[in-house]
Amino acid sequence: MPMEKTFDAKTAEPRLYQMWEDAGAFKAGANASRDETFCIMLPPPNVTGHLHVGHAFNHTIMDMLTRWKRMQGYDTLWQPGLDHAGIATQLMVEKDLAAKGLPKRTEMGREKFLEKVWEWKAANGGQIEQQARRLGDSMDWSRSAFTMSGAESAPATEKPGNFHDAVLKVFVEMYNKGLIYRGKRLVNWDPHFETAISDLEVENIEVDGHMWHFKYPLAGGETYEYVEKDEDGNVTLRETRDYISIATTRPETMLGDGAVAVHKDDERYAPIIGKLCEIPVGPKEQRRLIPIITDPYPDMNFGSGAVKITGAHDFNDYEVAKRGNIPMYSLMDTKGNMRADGKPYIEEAATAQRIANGEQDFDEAMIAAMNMVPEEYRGLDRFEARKRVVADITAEGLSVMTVATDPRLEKPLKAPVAPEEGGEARTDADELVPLVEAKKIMQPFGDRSKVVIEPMLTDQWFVDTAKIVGPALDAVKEGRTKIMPESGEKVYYHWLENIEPWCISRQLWWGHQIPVWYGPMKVDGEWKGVQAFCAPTESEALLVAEQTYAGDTRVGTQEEVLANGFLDENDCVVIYRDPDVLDTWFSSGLWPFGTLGWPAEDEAMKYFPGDVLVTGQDILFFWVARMMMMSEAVLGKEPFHTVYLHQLVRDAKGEKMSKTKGNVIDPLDMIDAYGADALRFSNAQMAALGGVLKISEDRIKGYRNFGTKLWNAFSFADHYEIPYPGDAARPETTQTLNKWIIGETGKVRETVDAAMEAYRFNDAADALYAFTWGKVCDWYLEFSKPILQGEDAAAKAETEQTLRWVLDQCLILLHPIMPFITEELWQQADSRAKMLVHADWPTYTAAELVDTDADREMNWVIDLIDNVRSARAQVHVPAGAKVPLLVTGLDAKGQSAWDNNHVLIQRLARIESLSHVNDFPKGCVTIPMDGGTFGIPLADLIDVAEEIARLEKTMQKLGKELGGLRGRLNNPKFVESAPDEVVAEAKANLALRENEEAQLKAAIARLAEIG
RNA sequence: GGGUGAUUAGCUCAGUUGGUAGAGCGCUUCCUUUACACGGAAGAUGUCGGGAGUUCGAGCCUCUCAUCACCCA
Repeated sequence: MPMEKTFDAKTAEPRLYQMWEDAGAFKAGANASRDETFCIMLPPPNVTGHLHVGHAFNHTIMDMLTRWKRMQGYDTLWQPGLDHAGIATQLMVEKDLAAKGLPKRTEMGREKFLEKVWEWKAANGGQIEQQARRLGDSMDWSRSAFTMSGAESAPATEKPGNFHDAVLKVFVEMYNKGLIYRGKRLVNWDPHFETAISDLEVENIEVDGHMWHFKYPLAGGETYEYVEKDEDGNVTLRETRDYISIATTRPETMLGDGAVAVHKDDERYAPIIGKLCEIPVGPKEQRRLIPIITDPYPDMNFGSGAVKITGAHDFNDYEVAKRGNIPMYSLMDTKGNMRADGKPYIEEAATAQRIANGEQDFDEAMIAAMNMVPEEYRGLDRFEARKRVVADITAEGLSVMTVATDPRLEKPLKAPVAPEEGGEARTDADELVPLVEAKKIMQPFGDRSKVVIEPMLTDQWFVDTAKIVGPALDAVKEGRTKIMPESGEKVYYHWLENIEPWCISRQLWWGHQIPVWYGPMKVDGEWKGVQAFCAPTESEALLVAEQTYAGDTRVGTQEEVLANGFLDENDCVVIYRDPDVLDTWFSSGLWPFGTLGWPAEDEAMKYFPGDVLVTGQDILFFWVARMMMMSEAVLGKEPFHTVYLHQLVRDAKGEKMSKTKGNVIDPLDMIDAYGADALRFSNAQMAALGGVLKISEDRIKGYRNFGTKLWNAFSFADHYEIPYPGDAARPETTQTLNKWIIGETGKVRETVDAAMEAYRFNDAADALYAFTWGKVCDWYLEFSKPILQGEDAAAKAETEQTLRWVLDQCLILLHPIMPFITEELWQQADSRAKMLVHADWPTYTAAELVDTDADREMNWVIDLIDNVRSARAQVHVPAGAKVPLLVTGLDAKGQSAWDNNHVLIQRLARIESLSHVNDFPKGCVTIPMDGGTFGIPLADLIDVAEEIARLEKTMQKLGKELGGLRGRLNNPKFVESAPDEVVAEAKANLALRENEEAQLKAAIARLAEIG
């Protein structure tokens, strides 16, 4: 049956994938013929995720590596799985509930909600795993892992797994080693999701903001001499002030101010350091007085040089407040609204004043309970509160005023032009307005919620990263793990060397609930305070608690304890579990071994440590660094020896893809249009180390065409009815042509392997493209035609066998990049021992296969054909016309090359015959070659002027080269200092070029005679 | 402000111890010649961002300027 005209990717790809999967071709250890393992951990996509171009790219890299190693007989595992993605999934399910008109999360409660999440997962989760199959990914699906597998809430219908055990075990171990602690810290708070998030989940974006300038009056109407000086110490301003000027971008946080700080060297404020000033907002009678302190933080040249200190709502202020033991008043609730709880403002303000006056001691818990928001602002949204605070202060006349022409204003008036200069005086320009500077400010946003992040003082769990960062740094520094491209290592060092504690608790429900139970603590015989019991299970925690309390103990809910205390009516101690869950990245950090059955002693642990991690460089800190730290902390070993980082995949213009821009390329659309192989080839080809990844549909289309070219090469073999036995050994060859192509195959195999080993996938792809198209199709198939059609049965048989062997090598070498079309072509042969996916990767070398003489001869033949074709085209010999060829001074080598290959040359260059002559006749096109000068006699056909022009153009090019070569060789310093082989090469090159030059000169002279 | 990287043909990009620039796409001309028009043949196009330095020799190394991108404050 003749082959179809092209490869039908649409129908063949699903069929082939099914065949592989049914055969278990991707299972861990499939096709293994040696003990060495090769393991890649798929960066687990979110369970809510869909395949995008970034996945398509790095899956291609991982699949190429895995297929390549599997064909080499390694015991391979490409481990797939899904990440439970705490925030993203919880959000998705909440949206789903809203869309279906079901009760809200908070209304249905934790248990019921988690049930819904699992239901959602079963129905909609993990679609990406089906999409990955369309790419041809050779993962062991039977092992697909899930970061929440084995959770208490998981329904029985879920695939069994123990990832949950692994996560809790690690938490408990780290807790016991003192690597995890709980504390009240200022953290990034997402008011939308009402949870803490880590530094990495915050995006700082520059936005247009404002800077307000307010007057904080000095206590008791006190005044001081305020003096400003220029650089030379000349006084530029001197006035008596009864206030200190404060600049802020966040007026609503003034309510929580604990102090005003100035730099100790700031002479302007020296007279008032240690005095009290008044926060100019809130009920007039209860205005709070706060101290003016010194701290190194204020920048004398920024704003007024004086900074209000709101420890509970700003990271810099937090540090200042800690240094100065300044109370940090929290002003907002979990939604980012102004607090509405606590005592009336009058009482709170009085207490705060006593603290500020040093008349009352305070502790963390006491401060946390105080609500410093006056009644009029309570319950307001934080941005609304800001507006109201600004309006109130301004109305009271406590804004710093400036002229309306002040350039710092958002819309300053133009300075008036004096009447004598032709303008008119304007009174409005003299008017004073509040000083509100227009200012670009960096504002933190939640990377998922996109709302403004609020620094909040809350109790959270932290990993003491400083204690576990060492081995992760050493692993890279000592080369046990290599990060590619190398620039990634610098970035890695920089981050790890400046690492901050990692906030790992999240106020969410979907995730690994923190395995800590709280109970009361007895101090001096009295119940006072809280103590924690950390254990992997409730029963173990209870056991410890019972021993501790030596009495009746049970587990209750947090609500119960908050309402009734730790002791119930029967004097039974009640403990409750921390309601928070762990940061998703805490569990992802365990991916390299949690997927392999750990902590159980599973056989699959032989795949740890894995080999290569392929991921986007944007995730270096989020994930890579944490896997390094966690693997070292838990197993004392780095999780992989190579990290391959790639950039974000962009569109053809290099822009980020976004739905709003409408430039999103869906990899599945590309697969639909051009087939997975074309997309994969394009991905491989753009995988230059450290390169910018720009995906282009034209390029993908070009590689679809390449697939068709390969298809047609087989169609060619089919057409010539070349037997396709399959799995035939490399034939013994006598024909130069066959020796040559086998040598070329040896070269390309080495190039491909070297490129793959160096993670230079673009080089591998390019080499295969050039070999298959440029060598096999363009030359070898064309050269084989006369033999295949000829009478020499032995030569024909040998060529048939070689051709089949070479085409098979193309399939094998291309398979990791283009698995579908190659497997399809492979399967055409009747008898194959194995599928191509399990075929043996070749090990032959160029040294073994290259026949130097054959190589030289065929290159000479190709050169001659190229030159004849070029000459013909330039002097407009009709493409179909057969012309005679003349030659002078053909040496023995040239003669033998001609004799061996004249049939090929004549056919491809359209030559009728070859005649030896002593001199070329008039009107002859000259073709200089190594070993003889060829000519095409065209007599009257030739346009002499045109031919002279052609030769002179060639001479010009040659002249440039000759100039360079001669210049170098005439320079004694070059000959002295350059390596010998470089000099020798230049010399040989020069001789060759000079010979060519002589031939051209002669030809031009001959033509000149006619002219 | 700190860090990292980029700037090479019309476009998108390669170019690994410094030896005198390449690919794909696009473009021009010719060709439906029995594998392939998703094709074949021929061809054009580059002061390798600007400047300086090291060197016999620089796209590559050093300095500097410019522009852009990303990451972190």
